[in-house]
Amino acid sequence: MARGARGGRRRGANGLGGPRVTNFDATSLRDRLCGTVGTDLIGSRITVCGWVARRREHGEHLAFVDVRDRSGILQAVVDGSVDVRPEYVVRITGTVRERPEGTRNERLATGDVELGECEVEVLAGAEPPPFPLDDRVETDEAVRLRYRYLDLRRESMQENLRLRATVNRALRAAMDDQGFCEVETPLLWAPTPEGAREFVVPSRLHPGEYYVLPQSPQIAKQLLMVGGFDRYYQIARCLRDEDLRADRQFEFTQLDLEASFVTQDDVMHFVSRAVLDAAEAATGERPSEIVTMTWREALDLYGTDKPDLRFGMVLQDLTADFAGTSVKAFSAPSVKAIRVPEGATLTRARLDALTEQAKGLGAKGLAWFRLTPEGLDGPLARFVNEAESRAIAGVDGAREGDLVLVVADEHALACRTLGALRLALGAPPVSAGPHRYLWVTEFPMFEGRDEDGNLVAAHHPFTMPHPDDLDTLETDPLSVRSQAYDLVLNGWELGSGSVRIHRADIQERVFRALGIDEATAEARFGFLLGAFRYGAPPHAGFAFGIDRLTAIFAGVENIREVIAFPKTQSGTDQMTGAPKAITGRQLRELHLAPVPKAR
RNA sequence: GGACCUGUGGUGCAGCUCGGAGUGCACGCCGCCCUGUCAAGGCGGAGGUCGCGGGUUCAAAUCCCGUCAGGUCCGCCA
Repeated sequence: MARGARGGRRRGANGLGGPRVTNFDATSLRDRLCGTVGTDLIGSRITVCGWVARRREHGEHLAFVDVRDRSGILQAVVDGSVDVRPEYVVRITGTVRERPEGTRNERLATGDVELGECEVEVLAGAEPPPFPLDDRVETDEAVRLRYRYLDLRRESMQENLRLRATVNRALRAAMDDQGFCEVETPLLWAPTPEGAREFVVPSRLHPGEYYVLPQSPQIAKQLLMVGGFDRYYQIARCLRDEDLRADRQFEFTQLDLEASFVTQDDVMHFVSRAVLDAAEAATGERPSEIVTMTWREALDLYGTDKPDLRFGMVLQDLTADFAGTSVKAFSAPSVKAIRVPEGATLTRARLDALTEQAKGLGAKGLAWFRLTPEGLDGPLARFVNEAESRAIAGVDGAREGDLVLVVADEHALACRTLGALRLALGAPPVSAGPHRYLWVTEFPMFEGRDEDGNLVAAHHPFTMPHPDDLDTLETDPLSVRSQAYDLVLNGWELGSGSVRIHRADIQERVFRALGIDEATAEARFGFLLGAFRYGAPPHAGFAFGIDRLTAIFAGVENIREVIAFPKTQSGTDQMTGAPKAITGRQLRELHLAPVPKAR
């Protein structure tokens, strides 16, 4: 702020007394950003700073130097030779002038002008970069990460990280607007013996004892509600020591929020506002209101709890059509099918691979039918009767040349299998198509039982059951819905939230259902339950991943593209070499002794 | 823990199926030439333990085994 104001008032940095330049990018060393120099400045003597993007020399009398800074590229014309190489850091003072007729460059934002009569000052030399810094060739990611500081100079990385900043700014503004208070919660927290693997921090002052880095500020934000903060948010770093993926890093950033005296609808409203504001800021277009679907509907229609709504291939239910089937492969509690448009051309090898994929997911098999002019074609085609045949041929308005895939199995398994095949066959790239937001509500309270027969919480043990299902918590727990909800964008789970339990009686019943006795509950969540005894307001919250949201806005398949210094899939940092051994002295101070690696 | 893909001068690729001299292409780099280029152009040049180790073979970038690194996915992510 001070810098901009100062820059706005001073004379040109070159001291030559050119016309006063007013902009917020001026500093003591420069007057303008390269990419902002236009015809309005013709005649001005100005100074720019940046990196040499390219040099084109024409003998000893003329050289062109393209200077690049974060805003773009400006061509400087040097009369005479100049000893600069690509990526040298330079400060060039020159006179803005119109380019001669026929030498304008339409591909350059500053292509109508150039800097003439240049004085070139080399601020720093540079070795040739180990890989090209333009976006024309895709360099191996390991190399890019080893020299991330160079990779960040590339236009696409500049855009991605600035996009991310835009998203953050919009989210903060939306939360502030909605009366939320930003509170920072600790990075050093207490171990909790459940859930995602935590990163552990040994205590120097307390031998044999440890902090952990939070996998989310979940408990802390609920305590803030007890603390009367009413509406809290934080752009929070979360850490999980779980295996990495294209959409998962050890550390990731969430917009984390919690509010008191609210319902699920209130929270969904807060989050929608923030996400849609961010979308508008990032894409320039405000998406329409976010649609809602129950978990049950999502499973039935898309075979997943995070449907990608950009394309069809919706699951059809053929259970009734096969109720009395004589085909053994189709006598199952549920028969589901999808249509693959133009799928009849898929090779046998591809179909076999899909069958393998289906079996890998636990399905007993996969039946496929080509729709040919002669009727159904496929291994099971001659076993189905006429009515069944009509049902298959009628899936989703199937036409000649299409393929219909059928899975008969337990309901959830049949749905999930076809859901996975639907994605394998139809999912567009991240960069394609519209942004289709979706709320998925009414998640089940429990996702099954563990080996001891205890129920497993689908979300976390403080999630409030659906009020209509409270009566069956003990008698039919697996059918109990919860007040948990997810936000989905183009098949990516952006985040999830829930109404929390604030009443001791309901919490006790849920703990009992989960097989958590009083002593265990006290040991694990004692301080939270203790806090709740002093007057816990009804509260609910949400958290969603900013890395994922930004990646989709940027149209990249991988969140590493929107993170300044990410880890590789094996969790290493190619630049710093982390993780690394520490010295014996450090180990001793932390009361640690390495254990020989088991082989 | 598992499956699959990739690894060839600084970078991007081809060569690998069917073994025969480190062969090729593009970019970059170095030198020289060039007064309007902009992915400048012309001429010349340097640069390689074909990720690493072992095996098969008269002979391995190429086939086999192991291993390391990177990626995608499954498990995992209450």
